[in-house]
Amino acid sequence: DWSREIATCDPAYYKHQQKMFLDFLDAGLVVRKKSKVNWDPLDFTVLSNEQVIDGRGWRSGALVEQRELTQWFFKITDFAGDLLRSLDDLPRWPEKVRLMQANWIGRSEGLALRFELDQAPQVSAREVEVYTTRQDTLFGAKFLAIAADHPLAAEAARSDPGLARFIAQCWQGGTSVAAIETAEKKGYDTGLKARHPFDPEWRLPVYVANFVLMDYGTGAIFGCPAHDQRDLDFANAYGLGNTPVVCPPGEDPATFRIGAVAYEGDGVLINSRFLDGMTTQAAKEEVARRLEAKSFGNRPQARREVHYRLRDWGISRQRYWGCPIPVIHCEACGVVPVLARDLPVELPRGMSFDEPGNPLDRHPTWKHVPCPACGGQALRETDTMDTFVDSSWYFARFTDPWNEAAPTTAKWIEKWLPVDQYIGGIEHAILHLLYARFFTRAMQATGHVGALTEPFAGLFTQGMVVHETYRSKAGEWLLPSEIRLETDDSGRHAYKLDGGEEVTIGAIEKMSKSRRNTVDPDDIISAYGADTARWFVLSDSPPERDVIWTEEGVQGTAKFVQRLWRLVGELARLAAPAGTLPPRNPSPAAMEIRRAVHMSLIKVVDDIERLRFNRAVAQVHDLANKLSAAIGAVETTNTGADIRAIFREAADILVMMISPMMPHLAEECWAALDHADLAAETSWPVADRGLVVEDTIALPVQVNGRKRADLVVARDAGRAAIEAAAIALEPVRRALDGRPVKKIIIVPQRIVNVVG
RNA sequence: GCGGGCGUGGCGGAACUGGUAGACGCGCUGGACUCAAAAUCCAGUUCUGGCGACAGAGUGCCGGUUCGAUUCCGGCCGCCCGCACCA
Repeated sequence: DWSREIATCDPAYYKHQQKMFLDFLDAGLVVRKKSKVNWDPLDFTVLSNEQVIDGRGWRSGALVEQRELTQWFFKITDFAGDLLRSLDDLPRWPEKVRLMQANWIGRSEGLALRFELDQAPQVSAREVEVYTTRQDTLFGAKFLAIAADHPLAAEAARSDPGLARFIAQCWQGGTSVAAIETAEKKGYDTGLKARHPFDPEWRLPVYVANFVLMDYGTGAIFGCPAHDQRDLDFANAYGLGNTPVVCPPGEDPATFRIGAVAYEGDGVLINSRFLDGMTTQAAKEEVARRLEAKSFGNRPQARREVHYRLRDWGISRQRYWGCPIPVIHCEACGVVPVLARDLPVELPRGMSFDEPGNPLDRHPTWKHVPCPACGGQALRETDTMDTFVDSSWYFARFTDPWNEAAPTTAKWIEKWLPVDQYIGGIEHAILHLLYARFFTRAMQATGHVGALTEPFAGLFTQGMVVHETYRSKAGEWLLPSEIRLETDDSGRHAYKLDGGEEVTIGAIEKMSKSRRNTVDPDDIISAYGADTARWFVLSDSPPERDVIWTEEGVQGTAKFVQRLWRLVGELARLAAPAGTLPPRNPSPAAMEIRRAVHMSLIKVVDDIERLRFNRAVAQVHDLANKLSAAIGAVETTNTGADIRAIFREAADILVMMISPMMPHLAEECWAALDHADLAAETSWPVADRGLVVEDTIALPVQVNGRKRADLVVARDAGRAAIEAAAIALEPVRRALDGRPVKKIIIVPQRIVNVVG
């Protein structure tokens, strides 16, 4: 894995990465801010979301604490709009990945709207700002809700112990699986009242609610129960009622009611004073226009805003393995960048990892350094960078890895990038691929990559090798090497090698240590060789799909490898010497072989170029079958010299075709064919397209869309001739069963359909 | 819940832009070779009926468009993936 490789082995790489970080810092693309993290109080470490959610001992939540930590962030949100728009410029990326990124960036257009608060002794705030995309439903509003960690909630909680308890509850439950799954809407009435922007007499209660997120929008919403399911659940729980203000098409406004299900679609406005009769779109526009024009506290009461779901990229890690963040904290000067001549900041050696917490922070001397600005006592930053940073620009570094002076060289970036064809797993669809796209833009902004914005022009997401699982009666997982497979009338069965107990064959899953469904690559290579393993993986499934590793399948491939080797041996025996050119005027039999060879070559090239390796493999199988048959025919009829020349060409092309996928076998075969050089050094054979055009073609003939016969005609046969020949065919006459022919459809070179 | 994808023999999978459904492989069946087995080679292998020529059905289900649909359209059913209280 690239990030691991780079992270652990190359301080030279880190020197440039640190330079890049400082350039980003200069350009305002790095911020340091407080963020809430999941903290393990026993280990003094930050837990990733997966560790909290997917339950590797942390599911209970008891060991998880929420903490506020000052962390470093890359301002990926600065590029949110561009990262989204530019997805359209990536036609050679899978639609799926582009969609996933678009959803992840999550653009929404709405209104930031300020509600005036009635004066209340417990809070100083005079207003609450909410964010909404449904300003058209403003007359259906029943309440305001703010996040538990909204500043207003904190202020109100000071004089309200009940609220303080509720907020604490929200904090606790926030990350546990149960809270997310049950998703019960809970709230606490602060007692505060907000004024409706279009009616100063209309008061709305202000709740603190567990379903409002501080880090989206403004951390506050107005609730319209009739047209938002969450708001409706909440309103129903607290008896706040609902007023429908959007009437769906086909509904009668007089009788339209909302029960347990909110109507979230478009329609015509009702119960909404000056908006009545407008469409959803028009009403949104009208409300935005009016509130932009309306002044509240010397500012417009609302402004249109585009929001993104994408958050800034938190790169701080409290771990040893990673690129140190090259800054120094000085009490007098603040955050000071490490001087260029002091780069790279290297990790200290001789660490011990047996104590909890951040090893760099614990190190006795490493972090104590003089301030580069004032020379006073200062502290090194002890956070290291997320290893995704390493993988976000390695492709740029790879274009000139020997440049000591700078991370990149413009000339080489221009020559090599963007990457023509990037290949990786779908698991990188969002994080790695989005980070790399951001990084390229940030590198562009800091002058490291010229005009380059997109790192990868083509993307292909390949599948994984998966394997079925085996489990004994006692429930223990067994390695594939610990079992024996048998097939009988009742299907496939697995037995434990040790003792013979029958074991259950379970689901086919991604290979993992916990399921023990792994196959050791060394075992594969020693049993079958790398070429066999590679050929099997390529042959069995299209590359974007998972391939199921089976012993039977690999054995089948191993047989084919042997067969190919024997076939090449026989061809070598029958073939003319290396370098012999194909004959000018071969016999029809020889010509047929030659045509098959060139046809295969055309197909294999096409398949490889389109990454359809399983089809390329099938083509090679097909050609091997044809050549075997041809050898058989020659042995019996003992045909002459032109065949020998044809076999020479056929053998050479066959071996070249397998060489990308089985390079070792290909070289052995190449040598067996008396070549002095290497197949790898030989230029790829060029197919003669003229050869594959035949004088006669076989046209399938259908009657009423069902195939009844084949018609062999001259390639350039005329319409009338084909028609006459088609209806003269015995099977066609039989299928017509005496009915007259109404029409004959002829698709040239393709098919004939007789309608009767 | 929202978004996306996929359903083809016993299995993995082919079928280019609507034109021969099941290429190729695995497995299985039969045969040859062998004292025997393995390996190898040959033949067969969607289903149903028939000794057979052949006939009928068939790409998750129902319907539509078309001379012709695995492919396009509408509605169901099932599976998989991503996101998930995003206002």
